[in-house]
Amino acid sequence: MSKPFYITTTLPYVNAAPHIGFAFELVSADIIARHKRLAGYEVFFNTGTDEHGVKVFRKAKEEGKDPQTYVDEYAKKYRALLSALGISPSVHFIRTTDAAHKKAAQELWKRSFNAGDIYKKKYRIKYCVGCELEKTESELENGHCQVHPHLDIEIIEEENYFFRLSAYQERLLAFYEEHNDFVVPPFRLNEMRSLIRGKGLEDFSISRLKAKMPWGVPVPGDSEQVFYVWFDALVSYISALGWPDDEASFRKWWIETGGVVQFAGKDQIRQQAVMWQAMLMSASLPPSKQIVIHGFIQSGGEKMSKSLGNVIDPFALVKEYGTDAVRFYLARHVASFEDSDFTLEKFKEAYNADLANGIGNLVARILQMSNQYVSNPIKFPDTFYNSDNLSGEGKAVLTHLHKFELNNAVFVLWNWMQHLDILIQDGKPFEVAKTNKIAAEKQLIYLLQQLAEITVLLEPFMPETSRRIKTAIKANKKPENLFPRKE
RNA sequence: GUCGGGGUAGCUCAAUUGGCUAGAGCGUAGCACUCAUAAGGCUAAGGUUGUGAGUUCAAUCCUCACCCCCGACACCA
Repeated sequence: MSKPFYITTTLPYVNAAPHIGFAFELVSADIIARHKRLAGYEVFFNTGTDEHGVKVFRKAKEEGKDPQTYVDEYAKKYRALLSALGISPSVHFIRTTDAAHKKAAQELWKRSFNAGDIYKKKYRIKYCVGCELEKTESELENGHCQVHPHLDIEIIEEENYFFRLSAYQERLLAFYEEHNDFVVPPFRLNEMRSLIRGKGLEDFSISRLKAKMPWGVPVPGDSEQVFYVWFDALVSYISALGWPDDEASFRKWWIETGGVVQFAGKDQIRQQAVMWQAMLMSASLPPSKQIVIHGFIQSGGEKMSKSLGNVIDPFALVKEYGTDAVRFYLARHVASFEDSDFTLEKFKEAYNADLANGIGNLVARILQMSNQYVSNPIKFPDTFYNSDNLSGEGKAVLTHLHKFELNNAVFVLWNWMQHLDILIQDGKPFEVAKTNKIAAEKQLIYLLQQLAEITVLLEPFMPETSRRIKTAIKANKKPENLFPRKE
């Protein structure tokens, strides 16, 4: 029986259309999901949408819609992104407005409450009358709202529920100590360590007054309050498995797997590696397995913003270049862990160099010749993935994938292809064929075998391209232009 | 400010414990070729490795000072 593996993205918040940063996270997770599947695991791959909270509530109001209608529309947009990016069709899509999820969130609340980790407390919030918004300390400048510096910040008292995060400092530190690779890359975990050791953890509020903001999961046993969106959204990683009702599913995907592998942006570390783990501890549930933190995508050295006009739309990119080209670029040219710059010029340059001139041309030249000089199609190594027969390059690809270094994994594949180009140049099968067909055929069979191995390993990154090359090799026929050159 | 990570070819990045002429891809220029998407190959140009000092037979790597960039410092969903 194959081993289970559970991987999830963060659920994007639906206050804006999908952007390239989330496309990167989705594609990265999908590559790992496909890789694991090919390596023989049974994979549960989860994504979805986070739909509660004040920002959604307000945005819906702005657009003159009721919140449910608004989030339904956005959920549809995010689902559309999945097919645009060629995400595994078997992906599970959870919405935090699903009835089962809300029930799960309430169940976790109850467990945490029973454990004595949830209590009610009056606290002061800073409120800007101009914005009609609650402000955090970091949003203020010299004690004033940056948008309305002439207005005084009002202090309002509100009674909310708090989660006893402070009680988990030592347990979290001990857990990090035992699991040094809990967060990838490791420096992100060190940030959390120094946060806990330095300033320490404070309890945080996990509910909001329903009268002010009704768009949330009702707090069990208190009709006045709803969940603060964080406390609800994080539970999605287990509600997606059917927790708490489906015990068999939870046991298989959360216990047997050793927990979930979570992909998340660098603004998510605290929530995912600290709060969420403490919540699990509080409910007496095992922790996540690993958190993989990626950087942000910038455009032209600046943060993407509508006003700068440098926003990269993943849908437009797919329309112009195709799904696999976008997947390739995200995997190869966006740094796996650091911030990266993304411009249309860079994308086009990489498309022409790596896809049109690279893999596209290589496949065309090999299959053109093999079609002429190789009498029978080679036996395609369908079960090659993860086998002992893999070449050194193949093993290197898998090693990089194991470390979530997607860009290095793809780099190895492209080096390998360049090596085949050199073999063709040196061996000149096209010339040898004029005088010695058998020798030429032998050379070409070797090239086809190498290409086949590359094709197998390419599948997690570019599934459609891999499939097309595989078909071409099996038919021993040159495929249609894989990546037409863009001028 | 405190803590952490960086500053290497036009661009993006490599350089096992300090050790041969600091590497690769892209981009640029030239050469020969033609199976291929005017693609591919070969060659070349391009670096006082942020600055100054120190340790050492030897420093991109270690030490100190300085300059610059980035991240964390909590409810940003």
